[in-house]
Amino acid sequence: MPRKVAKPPTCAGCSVEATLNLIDGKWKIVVLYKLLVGGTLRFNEIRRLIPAVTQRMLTNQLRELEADGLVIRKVYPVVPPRVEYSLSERGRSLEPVIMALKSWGDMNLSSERAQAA
Amino acid sequence: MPRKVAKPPTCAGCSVEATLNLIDGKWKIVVLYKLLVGGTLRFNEIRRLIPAVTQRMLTNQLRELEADGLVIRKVYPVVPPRVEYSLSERGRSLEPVIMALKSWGDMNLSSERAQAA
DNA sequence: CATCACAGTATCCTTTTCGACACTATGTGC
DNA sequence: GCACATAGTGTCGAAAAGGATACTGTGATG
Repeated sequence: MPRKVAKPPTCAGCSVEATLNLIDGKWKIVVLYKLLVGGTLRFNEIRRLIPAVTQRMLTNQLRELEADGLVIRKVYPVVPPRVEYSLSERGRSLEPVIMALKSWGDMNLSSERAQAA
Repeated sequence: MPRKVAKPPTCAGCSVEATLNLIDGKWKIVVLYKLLVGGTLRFNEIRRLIPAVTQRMLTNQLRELEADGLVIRKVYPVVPPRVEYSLSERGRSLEPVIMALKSWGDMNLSSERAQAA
């Protein structure tokens, strides 16, 4: 939700919430995850890795991630434009979070229907 | 986002995304966090712990968490109604995720302005 | 000459989310 | 008799998120 810097924190669960806010938006963690395992990727590479995302959304999410200092955007001024995205230090520091998310999902979502449906 | 069971997964970063979907909605993790550290809580106790949440929202989030099998809702049929919420097994299994979120937040959000603003 | 890929913009429109506010029923305290 | 607390529900409406589609400019390719 926070477009820019965002929101006097609700300060209640606070750091938890604030962290979540950084990675909200339907595609952010997926993008971060892809960059985490895939290293440096070009715009269309990410697009192909996440077929369901639209260009507009991907652009959006990448811009927000960049603004939050989580990914680095490197533009090569060549003629078929070439733009590479990679995780920043800060982005890479999210690895435990992303991985915790992923392993929980791996363990719990296969049996999701059995438990929650 | 998923009200009920939700969404043929985008299956791209998949388990990561799906997990995130379970705890989206502005207040879910805060609630989970409060229940994690606070144990069993009554409706209005949670409300007081998270002053910014409205009743409607809190009710909503609790209902979704219950539907997802993450919290347990126990109603005592006494006359000033008494309803207690606590984490289920499944909910408690999210602890590493919530804690990863929290510790990242604690480490990174104090210096946020310095890095991202 | 027409088309493709690249990395986007721009515009429009629908859906979802969320907050504000009012309302419920009941037992207790004043 | 009145308000209060409990744990909600219901309705309304604004704002945000997100999807669909069309468009840009350039160089290489056919």
